[in-house]
Amino acid sequence: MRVFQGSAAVKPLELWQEVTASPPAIVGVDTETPSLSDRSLLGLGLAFGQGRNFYITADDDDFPRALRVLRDPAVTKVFHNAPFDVRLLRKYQVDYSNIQDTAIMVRLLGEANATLEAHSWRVRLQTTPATQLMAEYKAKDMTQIPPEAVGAKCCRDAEATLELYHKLHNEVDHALYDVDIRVVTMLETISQKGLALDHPLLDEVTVYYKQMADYYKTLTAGYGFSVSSPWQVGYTLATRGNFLPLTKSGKQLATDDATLSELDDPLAAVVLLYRKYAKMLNTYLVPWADQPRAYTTFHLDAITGRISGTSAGANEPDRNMLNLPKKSEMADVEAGRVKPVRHVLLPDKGEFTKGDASQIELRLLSHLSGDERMERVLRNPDGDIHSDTNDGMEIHNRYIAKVFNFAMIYLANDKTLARQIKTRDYERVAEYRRRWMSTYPGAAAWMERSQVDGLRDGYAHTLFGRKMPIPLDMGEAHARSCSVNFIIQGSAADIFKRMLLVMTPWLDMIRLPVHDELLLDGCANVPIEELARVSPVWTPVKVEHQRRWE
DNA sequence: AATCATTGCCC
DNA sequence: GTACGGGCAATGATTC
Repeated sequence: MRVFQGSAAVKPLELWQEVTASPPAIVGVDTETPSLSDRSLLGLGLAFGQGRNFYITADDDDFPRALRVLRDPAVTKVFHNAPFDVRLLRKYQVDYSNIQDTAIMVRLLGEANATLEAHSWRVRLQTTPATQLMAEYKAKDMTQIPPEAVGAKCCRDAEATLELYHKLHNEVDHALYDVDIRVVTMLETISQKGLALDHPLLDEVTVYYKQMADYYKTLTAGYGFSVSSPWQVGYTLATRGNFLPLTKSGKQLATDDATLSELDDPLAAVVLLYRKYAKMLNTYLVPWADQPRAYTTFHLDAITGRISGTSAGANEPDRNMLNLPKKSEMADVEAGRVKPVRHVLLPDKGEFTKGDASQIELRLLSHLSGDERMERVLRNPDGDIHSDTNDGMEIHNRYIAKVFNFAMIYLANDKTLARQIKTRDYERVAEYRRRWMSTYPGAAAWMERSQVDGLRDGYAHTLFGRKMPIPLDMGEAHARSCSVNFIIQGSAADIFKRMLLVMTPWLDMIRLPVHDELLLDGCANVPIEELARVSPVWTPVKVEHQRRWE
């Protein structure tokens, strides 16, 4: 079926024949899917100008003809949130080298809400969110809405996207926008590659985790509660005489790791062990069991400009691999009874090359603040920042110094610091904080200025000028943290994405970008000099070759 | 069936 | 008495 939502002056059939015969230079694109979880393609909306648009369902005989427009690298395809559409169009093998993304443009203007509906006013068009359409038709998903209505919405969205592109094209900072759009294209290529799975090892690890999870679950069976329910865990443990504090919201009893570890009750320990195994089992091991490779879909919509990883809907196997467990603190791994989960990822070429922008966030804090002591230590290739902090604070505990260094980037409060350094002596925490600030007075002053600026302006800016809205509606303390952290995290993301672009010649080898770390398949000769030049801050990249991802 | 709440993994 | 930043996802409980 084809739907047309144009002006009286444009004849749908003529438009269709015109654009499929000779594709235009630029097209606004929108896709429709049954739901966010079922991301199969219902139909495609294309817009070529005001009132010039059509929608075609994926089951139409002429659909392949419409696809030609998307497959043509000479046609600029404008999406609103390209990573989403490009991912679901993957199986139709569309071109994604020549794309634009109006959602990225809008975010670069400093907008927290980058939905199309929130910005279509800019081009004097009214778009309706899918949720609203579904409510109007009392539909539980898009398949229950008449295709004519879906098509009309899709046409409007595609047209709004195209018009938004024309409107914002000259408003955005292209130094920032061009990086993001090129990164989006790279990320789709990286996502398509995925990583090989070592199935014999995966099976081995899975069997072990299953055994352990089952074992700990049976240990709880006699107590009449479900281990995987925090509510029931809290109730059961409290009934057995344990004191449990309330959760943050105050609606339940807290049963998190920190809380349960404090208890003497053996049942609490069993609950924690069960959770450890069950989580990995359900999130990665079981879903990977019948997959040849492991994939991650990437997004570029984080407020600070960082890359994030996600699944790709219920009908695709993709998992977020950016949070794959790293610490092999589990006793079984330590004792050699089982391999860490990361080890089931196999390099195609026998080894991985890993590049790590070491201590990029502290380097940024030092550079942005101009703190002399911190800069001096970090510029020294043999310098050890945490030891220096330890010396400056005179605490004789490098671990505590390290905790403080990272806590400062996040603007942690005394309570959090106290918990992390395992003390209840708040006066000591406050004293340490004073010592940190007098060790690095430049950094302390910059952090204070950043908070004042953030609270006053409602925005923070990265080193490269990316504008990030500060959430002012979640309390002053949160806004203050964001005012400091966004600058550091966002600047690190700016640098990392530019490094990723430098790595374009190695694109075929890139497997996973993980915030400040890049995993490559095979032995790569990483251009560390060129990578370093990307950043105005000295940001050395440490390169390692590994048989498995460590 | 959707949304909230909790928990836990990453940088 | 005390909000630590950014992400994503699985689970169960609650609400519609």
